Amino acid sequence: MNIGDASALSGVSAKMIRYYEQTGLIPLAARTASGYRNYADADVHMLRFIARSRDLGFPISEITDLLDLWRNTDRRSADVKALAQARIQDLRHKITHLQDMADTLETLVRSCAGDERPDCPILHNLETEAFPASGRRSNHAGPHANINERITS
Amino acid sequence: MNIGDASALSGVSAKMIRYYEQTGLIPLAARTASGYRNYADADVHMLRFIARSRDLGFPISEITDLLDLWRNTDRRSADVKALAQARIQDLRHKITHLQDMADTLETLVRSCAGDERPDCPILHNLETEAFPASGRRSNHAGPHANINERITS
DNA sequence: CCTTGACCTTCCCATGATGGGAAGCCCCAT
DNA sequence: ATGGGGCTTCCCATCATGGGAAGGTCAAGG
Repeated sequence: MNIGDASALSGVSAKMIRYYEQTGLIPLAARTASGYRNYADADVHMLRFIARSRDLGFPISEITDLLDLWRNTDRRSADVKALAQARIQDLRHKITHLQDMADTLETLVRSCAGDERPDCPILHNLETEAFPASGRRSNHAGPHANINERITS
Repeated sequence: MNIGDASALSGVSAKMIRYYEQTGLIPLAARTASGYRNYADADVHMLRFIARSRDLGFPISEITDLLDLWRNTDRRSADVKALAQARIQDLRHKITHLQDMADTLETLVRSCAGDERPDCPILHNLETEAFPASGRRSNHAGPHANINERITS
């Protein structure tokens, strides 16, 4: 099976399959004599596992761990559960953050006439609301620790 | 005022101030004879507006629009309100998506014993749940339209 | 007046997950 | 055998952000 077939069967684009291979998430694919990547059903199975994990919000780093547990028949289900619970925690944090932003905007929107006049409490708030000076940008956890996380909306 | 002062007063890093200038979000800064960027209070004001907008989840493209409205005293508050409402809609979509993921994980976590045994319904689900074949990857809206949006958690 | 250190400048690189596209090779069906 | 579609690698772009190097500038203190 060529990469195109594996892609269609797994729901992972060929580009991403190569990327996952390159970054070590999945092992190097077998190759035909002419250099084409060659996939078996087990590989498609693994790719599907990855696609599903990603759809549930797991970052690549945790999918690595999930794959290890998946392949390890001596695993403890407690370890899998812990990973899933950590993911839920993270999702809840993100949800709370988005909810806070939406609530603030909702309040502002309700206070705005929304007519032909230029006067607007939304702009006024953006203009005057002070930023939290207490180290919002101090970034003690290092780059890409908590800020700048990606969601797959 | 040098860029470091403007950064400290606005809460926008010097790196980002230069980036915003380079990408046209803000006008080219005034320069001293020796080439240092020179900022006035009004510039800090603008940077604060940007920081606040970004904290409320507005992408740079919409902050451009907000800045235009802010500067335009002939604006209609309805236009500002519409922008904020669109942002709320987007946030609600993201929240729903994250909520769905969290709910699925919650169900799985509840079904997992979480003990020393390897048997785990979470892994089983990841392994067998089919991906929605009906064009989940069809991406009609083009790259970066809805997927891969960034949140500032 | 000169040194020192903090600040500024530009330039390049990296992130994470993803797609676009070019140049060139391969394989199958007509 | 030829054409078209699929495969290969390689480079580039995204978005907002930081890291770091190499070098210029400025103010304070000796």
